[in-house]
Amino acid sequence: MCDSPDKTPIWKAIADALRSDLAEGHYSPGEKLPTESALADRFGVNRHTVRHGLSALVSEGLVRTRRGAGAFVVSTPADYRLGHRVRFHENLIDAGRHPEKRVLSLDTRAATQGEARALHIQVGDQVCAYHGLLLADGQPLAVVLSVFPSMRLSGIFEALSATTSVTQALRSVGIDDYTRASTRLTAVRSTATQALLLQTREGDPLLRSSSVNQCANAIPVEYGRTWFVGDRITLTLGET
Amino acid sequence: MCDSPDKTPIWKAIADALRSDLAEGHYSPGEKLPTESALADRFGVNRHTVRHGLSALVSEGLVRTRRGAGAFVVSTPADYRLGHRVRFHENLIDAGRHPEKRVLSLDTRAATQGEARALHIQVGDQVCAYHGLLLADGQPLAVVLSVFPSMRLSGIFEALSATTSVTQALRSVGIDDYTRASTRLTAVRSTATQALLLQTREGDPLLRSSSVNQCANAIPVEYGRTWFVGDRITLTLGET
DNA sequence: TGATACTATACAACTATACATATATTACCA
DNA sequence: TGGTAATATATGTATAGTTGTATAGTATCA
Repeated sequence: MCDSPDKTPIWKAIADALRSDLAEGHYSPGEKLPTESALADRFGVNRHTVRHGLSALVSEGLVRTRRGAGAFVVSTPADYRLGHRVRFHENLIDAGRHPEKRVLSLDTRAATQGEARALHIQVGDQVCAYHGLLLADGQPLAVVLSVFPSMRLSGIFEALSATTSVTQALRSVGIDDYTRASTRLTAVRSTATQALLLQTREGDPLLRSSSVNQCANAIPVEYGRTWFVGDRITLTLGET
Repeated sequence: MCDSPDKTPIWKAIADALRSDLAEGHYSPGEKLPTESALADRFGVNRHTVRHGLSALVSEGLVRTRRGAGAFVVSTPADYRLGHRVRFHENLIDAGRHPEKRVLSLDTRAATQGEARALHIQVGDQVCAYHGLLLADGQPLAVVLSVFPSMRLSGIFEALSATTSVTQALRSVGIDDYTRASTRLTAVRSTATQALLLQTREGDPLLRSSSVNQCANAIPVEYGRTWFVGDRITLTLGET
């Protein structure tokens, strides 16, 4: 019946190869890509096929072409530092990007089993759940689901209503500093809803992070799950 | 009518005719065959019948077709010696072929777990990663991913930028000789990107080699992974 | 009746080539 | 030094040719 198992067209393979080059940080924003002819040579195909692949990247907003000049990188994956202290705004500003947070929903509800275990509270205890979208330079970067133990942090709901900054919200309920207690990473395929929010295709790979932040005396104050778009992020561990 | 029991189908007769043309040396390796339409005219049959005949030659490995370009005579498989000393250029020149290397990317990054284990360094130590394409007589033969321990070989990045020869690069950082410490071989299916670079079909079998080269005092200096196109290479072991 | 071999037609995907047009670089001159 | 023209480079567009694939039809034979 359906004999061929999704054979990838050449132009798509080229787009993928270039996209992963961008994702691996081979090019920085504003940098010029090799010329179409050079890429055609490198991949052993016709220039038109390269153009087809490039046009895909252009329509994704990753690359911009200027007639007579070349193709230039618009945005590269954000370099996101994971370590003892993880701060979204700081991280992106350090990477020379413009961070932005958008609130999707904010409500108070009972903790699920996983949330309770992560936050060291009882199942059914009240938590404040923040659902949001992270953007870098206007482009969706990740969806976040962050839950805070309401009992421990009285006034957190109002604090989160007033600011999108986790750091500020926690400070206004008396948590002056917090550190990353644990981070777990896996790769998953995006659901339809996530794909819509992140402006990717359904099934595209996402990097899922589950983390717990704790305050000075090692008490959990936030349990966050973040789904990063694989192409738009490079997580870096350790170093400095 | 005169139905002889072993009446050969037209497509097979065409395949035979073309095969004997090849055997008699009417075409040299790499040369382009007449177009399917031209052959159809010449044999006075439908283009599909010619295609049927050609596909037989393709599956025999005598001919390779490229969409939009034509059908080309393939060159005989390169004989690649694996032993104590493995040198790409030497090997192919000895086999009477014209070797060529093309750099796809060259960068410095942190070592992965597998790389660290192979090179006897720590995960996260800096390595110099070389990604390239090996060709024989202009035909893609293999893709290579070679990593070098930067700490042990200071200046290796610059050396690799200057030359495509591993031997020369290593010599210019003080490694006068190196030998093969280990080689592991498996067969895998090509990814879309590999298929593109190697000009094969996606899913075609590749011969994957993982090897470690070490310098005189048994210290690893290179960890290489090579994906050879199965039907363009014959690996031979042992015999000096 | 059904299977096989070949024909006929149409379209998609990629190649090859040529040329137009915009940009960058270089040479030259005042 | 600064401006201008010439040249080379790079993308945009157009046209034609070739292989890949799908569908439908016809003749022949068991």
